[in-house]
Amino acid sequence: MNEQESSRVENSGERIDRKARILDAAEALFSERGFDSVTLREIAKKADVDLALPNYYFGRKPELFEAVFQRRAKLINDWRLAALDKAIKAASPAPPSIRAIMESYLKPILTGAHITQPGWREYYALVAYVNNSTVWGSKLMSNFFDPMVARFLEALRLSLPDADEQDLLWSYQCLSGALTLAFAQTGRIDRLSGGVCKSTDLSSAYETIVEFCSAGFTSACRSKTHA
Amino acid sequence: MNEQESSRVENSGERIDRKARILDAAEALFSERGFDSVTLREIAKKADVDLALPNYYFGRKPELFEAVFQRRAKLINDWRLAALDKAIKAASPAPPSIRAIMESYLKPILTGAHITQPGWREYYALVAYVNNSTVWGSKLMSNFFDPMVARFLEALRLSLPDADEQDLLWSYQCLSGALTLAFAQTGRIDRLSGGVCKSTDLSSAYETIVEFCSAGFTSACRSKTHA
DNA sequence: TATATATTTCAACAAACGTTGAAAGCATGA
DNA sequence: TCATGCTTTCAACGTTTGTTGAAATATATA
Repeated sequence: MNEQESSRVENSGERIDRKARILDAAEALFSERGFDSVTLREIAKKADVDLALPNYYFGRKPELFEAVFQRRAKLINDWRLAALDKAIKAASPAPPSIRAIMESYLKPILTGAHITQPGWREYYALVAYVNNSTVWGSKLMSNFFDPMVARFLEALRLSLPDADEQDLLWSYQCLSGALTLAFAQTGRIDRLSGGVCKSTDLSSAYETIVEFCSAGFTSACRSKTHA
Repeated sequence: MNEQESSRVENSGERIDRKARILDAAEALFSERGFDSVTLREIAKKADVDLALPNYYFGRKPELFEAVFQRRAKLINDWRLAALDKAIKAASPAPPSIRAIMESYLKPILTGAHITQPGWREYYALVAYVNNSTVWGSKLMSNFFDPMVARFLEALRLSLPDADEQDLLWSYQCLSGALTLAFAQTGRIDRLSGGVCKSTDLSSAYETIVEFCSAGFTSACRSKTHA
């Protein structure tokens, strides 16, 4: 009786979590090894569910990958856009400084309390994988992040009215690349630094990245009237 | 007779090239879709050789991948280190400017005449894949590129004597990330820019990246005696 | 031309893959 | 209690994968 009851409670508790457990397991595995080398059998085993269950909830394997990617994307966009709006209002009617825009882009995702919670670090590595991938990048990054990025580019144009459009976009590519490699957390910087830097400690890198990219944008998008 | 002779010549010509053709085909496919989703049958078909031949020349699939990665790595290191030595000698006895170091790191690989030749663009995308991958990154990047990077870090320390070591290494991570995402050539910047930028035209991005990273390093590694 | 070595082809192996139909289990509401 | 619909399990499907001995061919050596 006790067994039955506790088992019933456990089961109903488990059942509710099963969808999330599948996403968690898939997130951890996809972020470590990419899409192709991860098998549904691994995911099911790590999530402690039957092999057929991921398919029941999410359809085919690419759709599961997309569901994992989508789960946390909206949060990132919301955080960043809220920070950007705040910076714009704080500086109004003048446009915000480049540094303020960079902080809006980087601070919410690198220094938030959430990144110590399980899952987020893995998700960031997954974003790095997707952003560098031709196969996934075009579809997922464009769908889920580009509208937010477009708003940041608009803000940058107002703060850098003389900037050449190519300079602006390649500068954004530098910013995105710097952040992406930090997201990947491959451990290479740990080795290169002899242990001084920890690639998983993203918040400790925040100040340097902000400084680097603020100066980079400012300098690369300076007016070019020196002909 | 003519047929026999020409066929003999063709064959011996082909045979010599077969190893290189396998590497070329593998390079193109690995750089597009990564390691796991590419099959040996695709590689063999693209190289127009028998399925068993890649194995005969290169052993197992991971060893083939490593052979592809290794083929052009030494050239990159040589170009960069030669440019660095030249910059050091030109500035001697003073240390070279940050900008000169950045140019040594970026110019040989982004503006060289080689990058219009077939293969190099694909190879760069492969480097991007490896550098962002935890699985491959630790082994291949460390073995083939880290010694060269260590020499650049040494030069940077001499030119930025007051720089904090963490700032220096995270700044390098920014540089490496910016370059890596450019290498990936995912086409995302083409879409974000509405066609103004072409992600495959790396040499047109060179000036912006140099400017961005020079200013980034200079600012992020400035002395911090403002307490 | 004969012999030895290197290259290429062929055919097939066992293992692992994603996917799915059908059966079984379970909760909910009549 | 029974019937309904959602969830989970089970077992197996047909493909595709990397890999490899053994045979066949080509090249080099003498």
